[in-house]
Amino acid sequence: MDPIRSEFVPDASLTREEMESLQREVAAAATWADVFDFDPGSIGAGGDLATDGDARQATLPPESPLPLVAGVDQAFLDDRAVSVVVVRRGDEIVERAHAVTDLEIPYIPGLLAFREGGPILAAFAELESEPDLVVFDGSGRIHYRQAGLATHIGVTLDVPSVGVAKGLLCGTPDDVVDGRPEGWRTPIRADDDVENAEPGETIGHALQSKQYDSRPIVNPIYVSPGHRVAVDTGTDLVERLCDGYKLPEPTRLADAYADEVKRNVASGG
DNA sequence: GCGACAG
DNA sequence: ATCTTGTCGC
Repeated sequence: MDPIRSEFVPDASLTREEMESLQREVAAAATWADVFDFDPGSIGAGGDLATDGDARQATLPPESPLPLVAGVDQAFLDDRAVSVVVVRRGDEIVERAHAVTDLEIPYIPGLLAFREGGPILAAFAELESEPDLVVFDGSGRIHYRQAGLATHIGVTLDVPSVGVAKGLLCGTPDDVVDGRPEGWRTPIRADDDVENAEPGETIGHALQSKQYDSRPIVNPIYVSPGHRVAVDTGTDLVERLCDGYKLPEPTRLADAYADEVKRNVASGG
């Protein structure tokens, strides 16, 4: 799978100003509404179709295959990035791709896509299948210019995408997020730190994807649209992909595969 | 000057 | 992100 929109490919040799300017163009090109073919109800739950009615199933195309959902993650080894993409159909892993790339710039909050975007696109270049949805490890719209990693790569590949971050980069939660029960969510709203959004606009959610009964010890995850997915839909999809764990299954699989490749690179080549 | 800051 | 053993019990 190769980049569709080459003009948006994150270039680590740009100046900081050029990077920020490109991010504004990426945000302007992004679509934050549902533009995808698959049935959201066919995501997660082990690939089972949702059955909360009964006359509805007959209207679904019987031959409609489950969507391809990809997880993306990276591991690091000195000045190299190990980037991986793991693609599933239901519970079955149908393809894995990886790339080992030299890192060109350090991590800078707000410019993550310029450090990790190139390596991630290198992994996608090795991928044969075309995912229906890609889950990224990082923010999408929850970003100073609404162009986080999930949005930037999603727009560059023109693929539906969502961002899942373990921490909040910017924006303001509607409610206190600590100690919430599993399944709870609250909007993340644009504040003065988000330069190209209406103040108060919902740009993502804090989602308590996992919690224990007696004592609250798990932090929420921060979900935001990347591209071609609406805010509510993105969080719904991610929630369905969290199969009893804090992180969605695609990212957990990608994380494990990245570690595996990293071990091999560290010892073998 | 101080604090905040995805991975 | 990464360096790391055991330990606790959700």
